[in-house]
This record gives sequence, C-alpha cells and structure tokens, in this order.
Amino acid sequence: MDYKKYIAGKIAAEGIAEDEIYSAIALPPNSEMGDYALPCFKFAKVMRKSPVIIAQSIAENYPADDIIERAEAVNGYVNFTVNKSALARETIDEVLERGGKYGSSDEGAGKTVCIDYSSVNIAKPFHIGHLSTTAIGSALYKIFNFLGYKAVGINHLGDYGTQFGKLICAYKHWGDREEVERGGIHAINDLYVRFNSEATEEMEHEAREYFRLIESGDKEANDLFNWFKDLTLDYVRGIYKRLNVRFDSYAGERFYTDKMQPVIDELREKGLLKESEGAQIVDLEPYGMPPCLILRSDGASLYATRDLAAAIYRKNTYDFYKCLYVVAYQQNLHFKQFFKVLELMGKEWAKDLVHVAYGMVSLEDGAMSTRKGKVVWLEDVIARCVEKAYGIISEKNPELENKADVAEKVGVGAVIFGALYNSKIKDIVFSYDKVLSFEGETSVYVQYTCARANSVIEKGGVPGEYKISRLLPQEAEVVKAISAFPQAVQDAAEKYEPSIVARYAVDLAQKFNKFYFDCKILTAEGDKRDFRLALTSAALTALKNALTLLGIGVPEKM
RNA sequence: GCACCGUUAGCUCAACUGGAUAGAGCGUUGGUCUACGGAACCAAAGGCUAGGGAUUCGAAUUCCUUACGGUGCACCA
Repeated sequence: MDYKKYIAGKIAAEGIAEDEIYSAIALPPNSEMGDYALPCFKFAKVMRKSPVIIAQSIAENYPADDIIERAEAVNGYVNFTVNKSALARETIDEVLERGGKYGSSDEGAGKTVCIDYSSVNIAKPFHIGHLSTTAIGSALYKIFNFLGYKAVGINHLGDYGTQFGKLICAYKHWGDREEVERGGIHAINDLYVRFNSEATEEMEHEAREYFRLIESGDKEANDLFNWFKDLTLDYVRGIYKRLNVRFDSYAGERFYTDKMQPVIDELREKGLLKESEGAQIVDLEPYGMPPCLILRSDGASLYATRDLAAAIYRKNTYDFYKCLYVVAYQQNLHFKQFFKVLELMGKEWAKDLVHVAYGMVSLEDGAMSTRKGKVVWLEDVIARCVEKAYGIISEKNPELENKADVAEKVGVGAVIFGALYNSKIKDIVFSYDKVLSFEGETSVYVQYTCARANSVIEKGGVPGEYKISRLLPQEAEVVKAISAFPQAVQDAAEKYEPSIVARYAVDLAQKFNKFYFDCKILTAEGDKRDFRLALTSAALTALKNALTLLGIGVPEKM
C-alpha cells in the first residue's frame, strides 16, 4: 500500500496538484509525531496564506479513516498517523503468505540486466581488493532477479595480454609441473611476481614472443595457458561457492579477439577513427576528454577496443535493458570514454550502460602491492573469520550440531557484510579488527537476531490466526520496519546500492531486539501471544530475505 | 596543471535526495533482565556537518570558493 499516494489523493487544497502533494510528503524526524508529514511552506506563495494556516486547514479537512487515523497540524507541517493495527494486519499477512518472496516483485518482467562483476584475472589469486566488485555485483544480481528482472552475471575474465607471455616464460625458466599442481594459483602467481622482479631484457623479449605464440594458436603455449586458466577457474569457483556467488557467462577478453575487427571497421566507416601519433583514436576533445585509443601504433587492440566489442556483443546477445559494470572508480574516465564512443557510433542504447563505481581498498599501512608481498588474500580473511566464529560457537553453544556449517555461514557472512555495509563509493581501509568484530552493526548481529526469533517460533509455532489489539510502540516499530522492506529493495536496485539492504537488515534487527527485550512473546497473555508470534515470524522472514539478497546464509541456531 | 570523487561525534559510517531537535555502531562511563538465546537491551557524555560566501521560508544535502585527502589524465588492463 502506497500511503503517500493514499494521503495525497485525499487532500483537497486549492490550486495544488495531487502529484505535487505526493512528492512533497516526507517522513517526520521521529515516530511520535506521526508516520508521514506534509510540509506546507512551498504552498504558501501560491495559496497566499501562511504555512501554519494551510497546515491547519488541511488537517481539519482531512477525512480520517481506519487507514490514516489522524492528521494533525504542527508549525506548518501536517503530520499523519497510520493506523498501526491495520498496517500490522496487512503487513504480517502478506509476509506470512509470500514467505521467501516477500519484497520481490515483477516490475522487471521481460527486462534483462547484464552485470559485469568480479572479473578475475587469470593466474592472480583473490585478494581483498577483489571483494567489493564480487560482493556488490553478486548482491545486485540477486536483487535484480528478486525484482523480476532477468539478471545475467558476467565474469569478464582478464585472460588477454602480454602478462600471459611473461607467465609462460617464467614457467619455462623456473617452473615445475608438480610444484604448480601442488601450489595451484599461488604457485603461478609466485612465478609471475618473480618474473617482474628478476626478468632480464632477454626474457622480456621471450615473453612477448610467447604472447604472440598464444595469439597465433601455438599448441604448447595454448596448452600452458589453458592449464593456468583451468587452475584459476577451479580456484575462483571454490571461492564463489563459499560466497554464494554465481555467473551465467565467463566470456572474458579473449572471447572478443575475433569480434573487434567489425567494431574497428564500423568506427572507420562512420568517420570516427583518426590517426594520431601513429595510433588509431576516437577524438573526444569536444567532450572534454582525452582521446579513446582504439589501436596502438603497432596495430594491437586495447582495453577500450575489447570493451566496445563486448558491449555490442552483449546488446546483440541479451538485448539488455541495462548493462552494469561493477568496477572501481579508478576507471571512471575509461567508462566515460567508451560509453561516449558508443553514443557517437549512434548506439542509442549507450545510455543504458552504467558504471557502478566503488571505492578502493587499502591496508592500514598503505596501498596493497603484490610485488612487495603486501597483500591480504581473501581466503585467509575468510578462514580467520570462520575460525573465530567456530571458536565463539564452541564456547557459547558447545552442544550445537553442525558447528562447522554454522561457523561457515557466520564467518563468510561477516566478510561479505563488511564489503556491503557502507556506501560503495567510500574507500575502505581493511583491518582484521573490523571484519572480526561480531558485535553491533554486523551480519552476525542480524544472524543472531534470526536465531533468537527462530528459537521462539520453534517453541511457540506460527499461529494460523491471530487477533490484533492496540499495538505497543515497540510492536509498531517492528511492523513499520517489516513493511519498509520492499521499498528498501527497490531503492537498492535503483541506486545500485546494496548497502541499503544491509542497513535495512540491521535496522529491523535493532527494532526487533528492542521489542524482544521489552515484550514477552511466549508468556504473553490472551491474543497478544498469537499476535507476537506472527510478528516474530514475519520479522524473521524479512530479515532472512534481506540477508539472502546479500548472499549471506542464515543459520537456524548459532 | 586539468578533471572527477571524498571530508558529518575520539574512530567507522547513516541521514528517505531541500524539511522539524543531524542519527547508529565501536570505544568511554554508568545501568538493565528469574535467560522466550547476554553475540542482547537501556542511559550518559561526545557536533558551528572541513573553512568562507551565495540561493531559499528552510541547506549536511544545490551553486561558487578555499583547504586537506583519494583517483585519473595516449598506446597497461
């Protein structure tokens, strides 16, 4: 139910359009004042009356009913109070009926959203710097699916470039089959790191040659490359599984090698391609940007060339409604440039490409550096969080079955939540103290709340029917918070901001805990017991749905 | 140098996009409950929203400007 619309439709004010009233309706700073508020200041000029008078007149003429039970004028505002019993009835019934689907919708039916995220590089292990794109992208993937869109998760593999020549060269010089098989991706990465610090001029030359061999289809070079690729994919799939992340496509950069020429031809046909300093560029000077490089002076393609080809391929293949690129803000300019080039090519859908930018991760003592060995591997972070969770469980709940499962959900949840709780654009300084903190505004807090609610439900059951008497403030707050879930999901999708869902979960958990602390459920008298059980069940469902959208598991006990 | 982003409590961050008294968590101090699960709950202290100007009935939010921090600016991705 859209209360704002309902209220706007019932207000009669001379010369003010309904949609103007609708968009003016805000929320009061605290819930004692009311649930919705209409500031009347901007109507003062048109109506040639003081805001205070306007508010009074609106409040007096507002027909209260059993949906909005009160309208009150205060200092130029009209405050509206929702009938909480009716809201509780509507909200709880809907949640109990829809269960895991509560908050979902079909607003995206028939529309496809491509989401390019995580996009790992072959031969590079996951470090915490890769966590943001993976967690944000994955949450958006789930959120869009939840809203009825068809989300297509794309892992745009970094599988093209001279670094793979270097890697093969390093392997040929120093590598050992068994060692790589044993050490997996880290062994490969070590080879690459070693190349960068020890390679001679001669080896650099060899590396370029190996890259050319990969390109020209040489069997040995490609076998090695594919071996490295397989090792990488095995490794990342293990991590994705733990993080509840999935993809529909692993079409990486190499996939586009044969799809770039048509793009180049098209650019040339449309007169967009220019030669400059030996390279082929699209001039973006009129738009205040540096040129977009399409071909190097040696004729090789570049990053932008492949992204152009990929965007066109995705449009042709998926006919997307939106195509999101979950990539750090360092690449702001790159995306602005290549979006502009597509626009200049006359692709009207260029407006549907969105760079979902997020902030950088650094360590407490500065930027990460693989070469200097200053990295924090994601698997280590996960391991430590799970280990800590296991420790706490063993201490607090030693009888618990499947401790390892629960520890996994709690530990992994903390890692994901840490990446999703703040606005994505903010830079993050990684610290173990922070991810390992399981108190306060954390996923663990939310999971704990779920476990409590679950325990109550287990003992009391969910009533088939319940009666609603006058609500206490604690109850009303929980009802309101539950009813806000669908809007939170929509906002998160609209702003490409999963943190909205994460914050929602914490907010509801806080309200529920307050209710739980102040109000007895199982020992409540009369109708209250059934009502509170139903309320608890609804809150639990909303919390579960929120965490699930973030990719965080919800243990029944912990 | 130019462009973009950021700056809110000691620390980490919110603030429904211009509304009323700027809110949470952590930390500090003090409290709560026969435990429906204490990984909880409550309270106190803590703010000239980086500084200055402008617009507006009204600004953390919009505009200009300064400072500080981050990022990016032609053949890497």
